[in-house]
Amino acid sequence: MKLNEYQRAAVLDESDACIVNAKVGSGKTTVLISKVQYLHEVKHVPYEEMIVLTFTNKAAQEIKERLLAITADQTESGIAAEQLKGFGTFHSVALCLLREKLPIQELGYEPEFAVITPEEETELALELIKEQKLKIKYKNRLKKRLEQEREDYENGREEPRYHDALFVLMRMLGQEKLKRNQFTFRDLIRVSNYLLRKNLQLKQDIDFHPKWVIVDEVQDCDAIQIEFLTQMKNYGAAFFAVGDPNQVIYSWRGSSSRIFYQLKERFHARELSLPLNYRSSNVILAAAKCFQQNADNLAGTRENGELIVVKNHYNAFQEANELVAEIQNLNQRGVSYHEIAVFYRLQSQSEILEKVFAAEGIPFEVSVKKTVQDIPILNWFLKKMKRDCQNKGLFDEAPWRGAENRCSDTGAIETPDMSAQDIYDFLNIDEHLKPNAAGYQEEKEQILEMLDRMRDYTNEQHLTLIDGFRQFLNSSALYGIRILQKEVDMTEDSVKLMTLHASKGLEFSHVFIIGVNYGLIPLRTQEFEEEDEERRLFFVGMTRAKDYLELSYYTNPDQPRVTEGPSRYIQMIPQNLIRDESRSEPTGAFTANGKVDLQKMRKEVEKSSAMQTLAVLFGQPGTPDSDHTNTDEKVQKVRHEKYGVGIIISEDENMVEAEFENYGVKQFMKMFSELERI
DNA sequence: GTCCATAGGGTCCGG
DNA sequence: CCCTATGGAC
Repeated sequence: MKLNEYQRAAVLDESDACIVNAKVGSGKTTVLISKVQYLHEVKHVPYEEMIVLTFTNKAAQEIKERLLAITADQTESGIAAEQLKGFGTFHSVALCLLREKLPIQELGYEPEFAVITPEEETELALELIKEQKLKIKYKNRLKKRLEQEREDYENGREEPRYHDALFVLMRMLGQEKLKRNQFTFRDLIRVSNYLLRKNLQLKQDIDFHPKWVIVDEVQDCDAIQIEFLTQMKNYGAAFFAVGDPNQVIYSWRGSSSRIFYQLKERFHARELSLPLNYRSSNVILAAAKCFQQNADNLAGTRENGELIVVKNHYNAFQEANELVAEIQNLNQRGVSYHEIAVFYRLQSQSEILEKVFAAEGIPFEVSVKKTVQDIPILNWFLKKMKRDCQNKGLFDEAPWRGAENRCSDTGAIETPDMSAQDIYDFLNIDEHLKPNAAGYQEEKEQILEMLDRMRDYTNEQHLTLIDGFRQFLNSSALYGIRILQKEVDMTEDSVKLMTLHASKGLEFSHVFIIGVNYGLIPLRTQEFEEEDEERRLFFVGMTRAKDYLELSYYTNPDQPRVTEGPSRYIQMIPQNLIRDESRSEPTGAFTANGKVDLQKMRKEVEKSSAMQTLAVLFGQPGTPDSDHTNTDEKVQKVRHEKYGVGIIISEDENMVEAEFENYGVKQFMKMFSELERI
């Protein structure tokens, strides 16, 4: 694997704590995996002593797969799944700790606890309210209110926000979960933190000695996840994290845009940077930079590329039709459908696109996360199984029972040869499904598929059927049960439709961002401070594009609260990076209220100072200075804000290379470097 | 049952 | 901002 100098520095870094500011598209996953590999092969750190944390199962899976693929080439025997137990989401690693390392019995939990979904917790709360006759208002919004109450409690808020029995409910819910031996997602980490801290204080030895803790997307950590990392450090682990403060788009979920820097302070971490973007054309990068919070040293590695196209459409329907035409055109010119994506701000915006694309025969996939809980029959089935499996003797009368034998020496279970259908029949599922009902066949198949997976899991874990099923059900909430999860399949040749949020982490050669109207992008929100996040969100969306980016807005939006005409985000992009194809009279209807004066807008942007300065400095096309490059014989000097005065070593139409006294040779992109010629 | 004041939500959605 | 569900007052 070839690494650039910055990536190499991060991999080879020896600090006790290191946080890598990985700019968008700079190969952060590559660095993370190389780090793991380097630690293992050069520093001889066993995989078992590494904790590698991600936010999604998908990311964890990708890291493990890439690691397995790399090591499979080498002569040494491959990595066993057993060795990668510390590789996973925060929640799955915490689960593992609680099951195997931490003394949860001290708190009153049993080792065979279950993980419950937020929905299950809400149900439990409702039961409690009924039982205890608690006076709770707004029960249909219980989930959010409980979250609030907890947050307030953890932050030590004095004045209660709510005046009903919510606080009492919160306490009782905690006790009830303990009694029932159940953990929510949050509990997994919270309880882990508590026990880790307590054990260290009491100097009780538990078999947990991590050498390294390595974190992906570290900017998305919330308070308890930071605490979890702190505990890892307290147990002697060195800290290595990659993340990008400019890609914080989930702060409503508890992270903050300052987390990256807070963490750096807290761990006295060395900050390294990966400035080189390998994904997007220079034009796209330069435009995206306008939306960065700290527009520092992000640099491109590619050609300038096509200008960003700005278009307007009458409304969402007309827009969908024009997108169809454009996509068909692209496809005929050889662009595969899977290289094309359409991003929007709200889920609801996909509906029209879906209808029109389907009618016009454009293959597409919408990114909607579906888990078993969204499929009513499976939701029912899992609940039933959770109830049934509480009875340990459930399968005692099963016809295959005699075949289940434990091998005396290995402890492994001899798996009896029964099919999902056998289990289905034994559990008498048909009795509940009503074989005459319309959807019977489909429902039966879904259940059989689920049973198949449960049986496979049982076999893999070498457990008896009842134990395997119980374990599967106990942690099924954590893994979303992937095969049934309808995620976007990147290999399928179809256009991808998704929200800007869902686009994070992906890339496409052609990206269309639609509905760039004020009220939508940025979304109109109550607090102004949230607008920073909207800018980062737009930044994330733009930087998914490799070659072609198109922004469009409605002149006559049909959504409420959306205002006509382009969002000021479009005006924030320097005009010389844009090919404006807006029409003063979008087809489809009269434009009586399309009052946008594009001429005026353009003039105003041209007058804006920032771009003028840059253009003069480095000869943008169309400015008087444009022919100056490479013609002067004498030594050229530049001044840089951070590096001071340097000498130009080489330069071409895009890049300047200069040497600075204390910093060595640095490369800059003319389009957006802050260099000043002197 | 009906009226009215008002708290809270809307958007994004990992595990 | 603007809308709705809620629950207390009649």
